[in-house]
Amino acid sequence: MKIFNTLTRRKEEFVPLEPGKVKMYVCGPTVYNYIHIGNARPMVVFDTVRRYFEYKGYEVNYVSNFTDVDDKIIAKALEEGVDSGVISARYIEECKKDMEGMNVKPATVHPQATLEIGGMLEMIQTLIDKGHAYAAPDGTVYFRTSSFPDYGKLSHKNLEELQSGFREIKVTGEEGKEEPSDFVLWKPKKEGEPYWESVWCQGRPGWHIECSVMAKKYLGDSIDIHAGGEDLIFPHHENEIAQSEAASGKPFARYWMHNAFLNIDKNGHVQKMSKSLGNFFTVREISEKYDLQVLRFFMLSAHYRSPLNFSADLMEASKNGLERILTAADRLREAKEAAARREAEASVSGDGRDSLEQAHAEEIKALVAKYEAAMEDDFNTADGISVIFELVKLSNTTVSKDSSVSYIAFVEKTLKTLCDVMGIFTERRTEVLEAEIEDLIRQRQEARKAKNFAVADEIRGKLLDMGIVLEDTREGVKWKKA
RNA sequence: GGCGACAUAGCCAAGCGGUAAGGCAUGGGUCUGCAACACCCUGAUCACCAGUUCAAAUCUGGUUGUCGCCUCCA
Repeated sequence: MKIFNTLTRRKEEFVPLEPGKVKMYVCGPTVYNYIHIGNARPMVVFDTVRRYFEYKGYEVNYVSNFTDVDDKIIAKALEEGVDSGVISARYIEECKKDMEGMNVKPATVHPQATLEIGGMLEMIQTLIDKGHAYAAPDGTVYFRTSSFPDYGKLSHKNLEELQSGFREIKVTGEEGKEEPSDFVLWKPKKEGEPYWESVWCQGRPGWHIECSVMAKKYLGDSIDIHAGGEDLIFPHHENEIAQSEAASGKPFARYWMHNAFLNIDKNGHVQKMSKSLGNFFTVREISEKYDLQVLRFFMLSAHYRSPLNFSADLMEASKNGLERILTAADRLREAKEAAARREAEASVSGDGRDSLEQAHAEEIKALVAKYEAAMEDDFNTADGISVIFELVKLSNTTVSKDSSVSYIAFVEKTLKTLCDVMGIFTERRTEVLEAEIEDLIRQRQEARKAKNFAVADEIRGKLLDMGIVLEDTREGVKWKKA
């Protein structure tokens, strides 16, 4: 399996620290609002990475944090006149709902920064003891970047460049720094802010130290994969490396994975999604119009390291494409039931020995191999999805009412497995029809039987207005939501 | 200014030296009472220029354009 490693800027063969196990850490959101679809991309992408590892039989210890203390959370809390814990708890819950909708598996552990302060104080003290950090007179603790020769190895920057760049930036309130590139590990509270006691001052942790500590606590000093959005490469991940490696003396993460951004395509102009431009969508908003499976499917339609543009047209296209896969899965289920009945009546054991089915089964195995090859090549989900479509085509053309149960079951299981790695449900989320709708469908069937098509079509139109699409098949009327 | 990425059919998107996957959309058929589903058919020489090579979308150099990071940010 090959993974593109930001550290080396090349694809490398994945070798786990412990055979059969993967320890991965994914930087999670700061919970001051509903997550937007940009936040959702790493969740979906790395959840898929995790699913593929699990498919391959690895035991994955997947840790993803919630940053629950930060300026924006505090600002929001002040605005609403509540404790900042109320804000973070609320949006953690909402975030979990969105994740569930996108079929993102819960992490093995979802640590929260405010519950890990003790570990942070310890690591900061260790860094001070080793000469990698220092406390300024006002109680702020900074990391001494000059003490860590490897600083810049992830973002491929060197300290001189960074420092000359920083000199031009007006830094206020940070006079205690030895060097402009030094960063905060612990900072004093301001009036009205949440704080924790420490030997340096009453205050709170810097952002970077949180992830270093949570990764260490739940995964150990050295981990296999550390992932997040590409904007985190510098300074966040660079700083994590500095802190963790300076404190432990061991390599921190073996592979660094970063997903590209999700942009907004607005009237033909591609823009980075940002709050200031007012062009972001929350996952919650999208869920009002689409099943979040569609959003997930859309995100996996491009490689995770390529920028992806979001637009209404693209969502429609994704919806239609996903529908094709789900329809194929529906047909397989029905075909299998019909075949089972037929085989029971004729008491024949459809053992799939038919030579044509054998040949098709071989084709399917080849598709699975192709799918795996795509995923092994740095998780090429776009290619993986194209293989799923090839399987759908094969299914639609080779499965009929005369197929053997064993063949249909094989196709069905394969499709389900491949979709499962992508986090795509092949079964529609079942809903109970309202009695009124069922009644209309029944009336329409009677009208059709009586060849009263005008009435039948009228009822169909009425149902369409209600968001119900009908399909007449040999087995009867099927319906789905528009 | 420094570092980096990208440019493939109407749209999205694979491709990593051997002659362009897949999906959406469009048009034409088959099926169907009609429709939907499904199936068949329908489309690109890969931003531009110059090289390397028997052979390049794929390698090298240049041009143009778009974007990201360097500051909180997925």
